[in-house]
Amino acid sequence: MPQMTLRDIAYALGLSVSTVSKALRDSYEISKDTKERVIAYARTNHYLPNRMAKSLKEGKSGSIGVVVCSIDNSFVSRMLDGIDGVCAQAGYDIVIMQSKESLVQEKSCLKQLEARGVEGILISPSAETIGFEHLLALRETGMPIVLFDRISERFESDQVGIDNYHAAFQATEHLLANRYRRIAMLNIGLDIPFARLRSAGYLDALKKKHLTYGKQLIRPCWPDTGETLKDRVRASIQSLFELAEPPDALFTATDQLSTLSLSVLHEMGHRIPEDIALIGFSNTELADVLTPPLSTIYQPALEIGRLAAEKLIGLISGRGLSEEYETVILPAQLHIRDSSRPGVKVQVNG
Amino acid sequence: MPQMTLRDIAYALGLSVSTVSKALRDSYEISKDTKERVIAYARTNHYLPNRMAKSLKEGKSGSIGVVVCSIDNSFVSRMLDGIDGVCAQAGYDIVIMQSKESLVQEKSCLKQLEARGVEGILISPSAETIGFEHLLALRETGMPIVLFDRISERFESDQVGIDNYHAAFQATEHLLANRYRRIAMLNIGLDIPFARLRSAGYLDALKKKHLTYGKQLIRPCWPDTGETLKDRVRASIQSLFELAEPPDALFTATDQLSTLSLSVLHEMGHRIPEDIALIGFSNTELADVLTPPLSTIYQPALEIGRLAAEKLIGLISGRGLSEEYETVILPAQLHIRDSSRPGVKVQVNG
DNA sequence: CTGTTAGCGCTTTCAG
DNA sequence: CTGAAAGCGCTAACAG
Repeated sequence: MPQMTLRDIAYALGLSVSTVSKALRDSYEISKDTKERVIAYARTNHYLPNRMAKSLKEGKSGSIGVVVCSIDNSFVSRMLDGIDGVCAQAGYDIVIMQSKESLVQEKSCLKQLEARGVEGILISPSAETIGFEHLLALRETGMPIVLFDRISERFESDQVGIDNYHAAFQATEHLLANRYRRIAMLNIGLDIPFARLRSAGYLDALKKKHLTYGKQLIRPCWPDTGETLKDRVRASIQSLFELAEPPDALFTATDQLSTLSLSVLHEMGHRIPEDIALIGFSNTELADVLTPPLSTIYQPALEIGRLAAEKLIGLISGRGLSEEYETVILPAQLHIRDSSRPGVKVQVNG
Repeated sequence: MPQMTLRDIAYALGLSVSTVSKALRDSYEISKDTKERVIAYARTNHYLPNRMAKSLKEGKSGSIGVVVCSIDNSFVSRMLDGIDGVCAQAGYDIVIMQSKESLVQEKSCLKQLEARGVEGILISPSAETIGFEHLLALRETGMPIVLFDRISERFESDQVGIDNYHAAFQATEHLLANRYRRIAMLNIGLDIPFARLRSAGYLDALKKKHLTYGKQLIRPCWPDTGETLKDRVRASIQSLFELAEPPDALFTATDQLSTLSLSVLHEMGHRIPEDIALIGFSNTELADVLTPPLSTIYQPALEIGRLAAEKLIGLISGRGLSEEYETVILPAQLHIRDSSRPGVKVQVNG
């Protein structure tokens, strides 16, 4: 039997379809006796309700759409784990789609998810996503949306993420405290809301120390077509070392940039932190066993995923209809390790 | 407008629902003129066909179920990326579920996916999955299934994975060639088909060199309740070092065991490879920048995902009805780095 | 307590 | 070429 239906049960038991339906849903209007018969039959014959039919009927699919830049990313997959945990618990399953950092792709994902009838959407916008009109439009249709990870002040919405500005500020201050003075930054596209905040935190920390090179040492790393991100990172670092005054420290703004920079610096034969110190956003559990142990800004990925999913499920179930959008800011943690330990160049006074 | 339907279009254009439906599907029985009107209207009003309805009607959901042990695993997420690429291309979306290495959980995932109406299933079985009756039963109902990554000779099915026996044999031989003689192995549960093969490869390599300690140096790492995998790894390594003749090399049978072992050995203050050499299955791109650079057996994760997805889509579309199940074995690559470089203990002849 | 009926949005005969 | 009608499997309002 390919797929048993209510009709099959009804026929076998000499009942009507609706009676069977109600019995299975434990309706008060069905006799205990009938319920038992129906349930017993359903069990022994491994009846499985057809969710497509149920979905169509009820107008809800029992699934949630998740859009991320890429699934093949340790930070992202950790957040997905958090999301999945909460959703599975609540009986939703998740449909994951990848934007691959493309806005066009992101829109296409959203369209598909909408068509598929997901009841809500969790999204970490692509790097190309500057405006949020498409999300606004989607929300207009009644689709609950929660932004996670890559949050933005420019989009009024429920959001869960970290304080990017503050985290970057702290990391830069840490480098400064360890006597580094020419701190370069590798960032992804500068227009991206969260990347912007990370730059701003970095710049403000420099300003506070009266360092005046401003944006000169920031390198946006956005691969051209036919180029890998690693190529871009290599070129950026190369260009920094070719400066008249090369940097003595490097601050990397994303998980991928951090580990790629480490690889590239190794390739190029630079010693860390002697030649250049390094600190970056990163969630790898391997930070401790890297060469050298990598100082990182750790983001609570699992927690971000969990909270975002909980918020969304709240919205779907109609709670949190408070009209008020809520932005949850989780703290990021500075994990200081060897790659940013105090430089040996002693500051000569006078 | 929450969701526009064919009826809305029909009403707006003074046509019937079926005409609109046919027009949109470019049926030959509809005039060019009508088609154009309908299509134009649909476009400008952003009509999206309701996939739940379509699914119900056609009995197919346009989605594929994927069951993995955990999504938060760099090796797994890479395979998922491969799967997603192929599926997205073919117009399927994927519903990912996690077994968390539990058979009960795995069965539950399968049930849910079946109920959801996925058209096929890609599964990397849990560590507890010794028998395959549940998969057999599911396939009996007509569900196409492809096993990937954790393949098994005990289950006649389409499968995509690597030659576990040979990879383990090679890795062990490599250690032997570098003069290591007491090689320990960390594995996960010993009953798991692929883990078994890895043990077998290891044992046969030892046997070939007439090393007689056999299984004594194998440690299955399976966390007890309330214990993390890392705790288990720590305890296992501890026990190895407490032996009268402790090992001079360690071979780890999975991605996680490899990186955890590295961490634990660091924690315990052992030098690698001076105190103990290390080689393991691992797909981390960070292998080169670890301390020391880690020798690994690299599995073509993306490719495994891709091929498995292609195979499944082939099955779904009715191709490959050859009755013959096909097992695709991809080569794993030995990436030799410092963690297994030749030991200093010179073998004295005579 | 149980059954009949209508309909979710779409596709697909089968008549016009 | 177009439309009416049936039905996918399920739920729910409404009769009996």
